[in-house]
Amino acid sequence: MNNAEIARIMREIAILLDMEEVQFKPRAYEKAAYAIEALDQPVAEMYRQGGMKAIESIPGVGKNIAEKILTLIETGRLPYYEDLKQKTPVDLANLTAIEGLGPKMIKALYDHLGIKTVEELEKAAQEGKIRHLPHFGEKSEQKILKGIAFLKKSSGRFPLGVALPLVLEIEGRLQKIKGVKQVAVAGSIRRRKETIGDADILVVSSQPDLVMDVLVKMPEVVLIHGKGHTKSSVKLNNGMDVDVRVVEEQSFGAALNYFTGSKDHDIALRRIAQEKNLKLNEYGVYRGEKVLAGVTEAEVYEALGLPYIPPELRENSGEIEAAIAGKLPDLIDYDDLKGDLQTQTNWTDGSNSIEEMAQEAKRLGLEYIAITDHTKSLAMTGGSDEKKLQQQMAVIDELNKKLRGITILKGAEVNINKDGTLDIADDTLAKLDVVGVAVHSHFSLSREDMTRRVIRAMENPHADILFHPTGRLIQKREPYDIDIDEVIKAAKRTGTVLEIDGYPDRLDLKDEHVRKAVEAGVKLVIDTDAHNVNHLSFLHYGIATARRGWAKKSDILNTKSLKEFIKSLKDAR
DNA sequence: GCCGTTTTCGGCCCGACTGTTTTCAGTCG
Repeated sequence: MNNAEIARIMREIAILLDMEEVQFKPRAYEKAAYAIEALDQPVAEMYRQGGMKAIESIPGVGKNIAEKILTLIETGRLPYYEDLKQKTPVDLANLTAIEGLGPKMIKALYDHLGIKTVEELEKAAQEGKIRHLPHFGEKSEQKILKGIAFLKKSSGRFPLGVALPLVLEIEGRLQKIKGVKQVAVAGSIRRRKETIGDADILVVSSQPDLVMDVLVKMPEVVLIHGKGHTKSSVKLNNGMDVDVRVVEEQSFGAALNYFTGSKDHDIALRRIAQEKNLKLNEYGVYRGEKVLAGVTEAEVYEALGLPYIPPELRENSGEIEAAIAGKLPDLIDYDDLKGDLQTQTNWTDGSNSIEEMAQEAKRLGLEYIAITDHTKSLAMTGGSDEKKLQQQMAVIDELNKKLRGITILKGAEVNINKDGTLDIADDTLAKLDVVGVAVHSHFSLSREDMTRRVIRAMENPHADILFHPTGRLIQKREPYDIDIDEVIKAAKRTGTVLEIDGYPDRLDLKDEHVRKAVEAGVKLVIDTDAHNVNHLSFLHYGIATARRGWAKKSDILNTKSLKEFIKSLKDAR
């Protein structure tokens, strides 16, 4: 059993204990779940190497939880969990995904109405049965229906942050199979779309049947849609479909192009081929019977008289016209970043120390990292006040004297108050290297009020960067209502930098907004919003989003050296 | 159930918001 599954069960136990009004234990299980997720190696492996001691060394895991984890590793089951589950046998994963529904309400819905699933909940809400329960009313009924509608809209798609690591893992397994020469991930994952419908993987192999055998026997496979010599399709235990196609080497480039899409991009390419009296399909580019290209994507584009178009641009949203005109942007590369400007540490809600974050950033090849812990009005995180920020600055000064090859910048993720003022005094902000400002409360202001509020914050002379400008959480929370065009204008006017938050749940600004900002000449940074050392690799998702938004290296300030970066911030002196 | 430069027992992040209430319970971050 892997870490993600163990963490999921720990979380469910927390919810089930919450339902029983058990005190404190739920928080303990939650904490353990979080810690297990943050591990960089499987718990089973830790146990193999260091026994029970190793499991108990995980922060938040003591003797009791360690024993439960061991039971899960060894048997794949946990009687304690199953007993709890029996008391309230409901579809927790999906019910808790509904915004505003927590353990107590789910329990009440089950106790009074026997509701176990989202479908039963929707039916009861539509029939007006829920409003009569104690502590429920018409508004909560409406809120539940709205939450279900949102859930339905997003179901069947997977965030890139879930799909990409999983598919890369599968890609790695396929590469190791005997006879396999090439493997490539195609489809919307290759285009780095923020959500993914299903995964497409292409393989060149001298033994196609062996590839298919390995695929359908993977432990994650719960359903085999079909298995053939060149194409197989399976469903994984997380609900995601994976299609694998074995293609001929001479067609690999054409197939990669065809299956990478987007469909609209492919159609536009075939139209260009037609105009040139050529034929383009998944096997190659043809003039009559003669094959002109097919081995690589580059030669396919070349045969059509086009420069190579990066996958992230292939949405038929102007990239083909730009390619014809020789005006494709020279996109930022995946190794162009020199710094990360939004990271949290164990001074607030992060789990690693400043030094650990800095060391990991250095290991990843960065030259600088800003520490931007939350500020005081975000009470749940133990947000910093002016005094705590001063203390942190002193600690960072000391670390900078000690560390080589990485510079730590003093920063903060400063809360924007309801009226657009900031919750940290200006004289303290002036001492920080990097001030990020962000909305964390009052999400439901009107469009007008929210826009005015954020712009007012951007007008603060110390506010360098607007963090996650729209506040959305992919498939979890809609962005707050804000006029992004006005925000972009204000960014231009005030010299405030807009962030591309690369945390996979956020990707905020999103690709379309990045493109607007780039067109307006507004400068951007790409950050991870890391809350532990593992999150620092999320820069990849931010860069992908930047590329999808047509951003060049010159549009992104943290491609600059430290000195140049600091000079480009608006309060640089 | 976890944890200890206040404690091996007795604490456990806490304020805002919402919708239900008439003083509070549940959820969220």
